[in-house]
Amino acid sequence: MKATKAVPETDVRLVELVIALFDEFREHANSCMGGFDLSAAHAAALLRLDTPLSQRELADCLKYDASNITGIVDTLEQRGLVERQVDPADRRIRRLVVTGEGSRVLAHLRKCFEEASLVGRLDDDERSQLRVLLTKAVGDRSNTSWAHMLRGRR
Amino acid sequence: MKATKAVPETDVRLVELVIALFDEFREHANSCMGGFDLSAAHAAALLRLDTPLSQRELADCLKYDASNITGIVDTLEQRGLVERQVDPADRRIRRLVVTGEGSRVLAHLRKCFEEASLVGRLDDDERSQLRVLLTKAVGDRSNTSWAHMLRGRR
DNA sequence: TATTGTTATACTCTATAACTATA
DNA sequence: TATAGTTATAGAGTATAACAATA
Repeated sequence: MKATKAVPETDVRLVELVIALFDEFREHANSCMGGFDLSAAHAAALLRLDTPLSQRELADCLKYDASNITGIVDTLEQRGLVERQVDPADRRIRRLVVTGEGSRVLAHLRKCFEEASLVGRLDDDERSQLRVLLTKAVGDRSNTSWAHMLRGRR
Repeated sequence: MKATKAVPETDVRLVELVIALFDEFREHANSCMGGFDLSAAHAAALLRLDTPLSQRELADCLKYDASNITGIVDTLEQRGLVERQVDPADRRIRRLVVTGEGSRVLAHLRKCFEEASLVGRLDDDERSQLRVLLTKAVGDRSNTSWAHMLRGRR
């Protein structure tokens, strides 16, 4: 029975381990995106466009100012990965839809991401334990995605 | 005994959990640095100067081009947190030493970092298990530090 | 009037290249 | 000649503000 538990001080080593794992994955992700000649912003946008969004919605969920979306979508459109479709019900809105080519790139990109050897050093049991512990540690922070990781944010 | 283990595919959920934890800590770190009016680069430099370094050495271990160090150190020096001392043995070299005020800020900054509630949701046993699992998952990636986290890198 | 998207602009972060002062 | 540091500059990435089209 430990006595000093009033303020649960952070285990510094745990933080460092999480940073190390994250960093390993970030390097892997950078290498994936580089392979498709996509910047982090472009990859993040593409990953979010699995379901079509207006530019405004995309800006909101990537936490970009709306003014940045124009250029990002310009590039994706020039490369034939995404199409702007004017919403017939409200002609201010451009609905962004991934093209056939965009879908192919997206699938490859996702696959590359998933090949991270991030936890390849653990066996099935250990990974299962780890998932339980991390889920508890993370608490109610559920709004996470890979696109989320691709930005320095703030 | 599972059969499909040839290529240990990444557990996507595990990656997302690591991202979520990292992101929580990054937000906390940003808030700490903001409290001291330090940018990520300034905070990272200060954290590295626990032991004195030349500007070149600081650039190397922060993985900055040397040209960036000048401005960063300028600011830290103007704020009285760091001093440039000409190395008497080689007058090209500026040895960077943290001032008394710099030490105080550094201590507060570290303390703020350590107050992350990152794993406050786990009890001692769970944290111990988590540390074992993460250590194994991380493998030989040992060169991690908080300064490391403060950069988008690449 | 309010909202979507665009443009122009500015600021931060980081790298490259040319320079200086030492060695 | 080579190295430590500085300066000037350029390129990303992102934000703010003003604007046009539409609601």
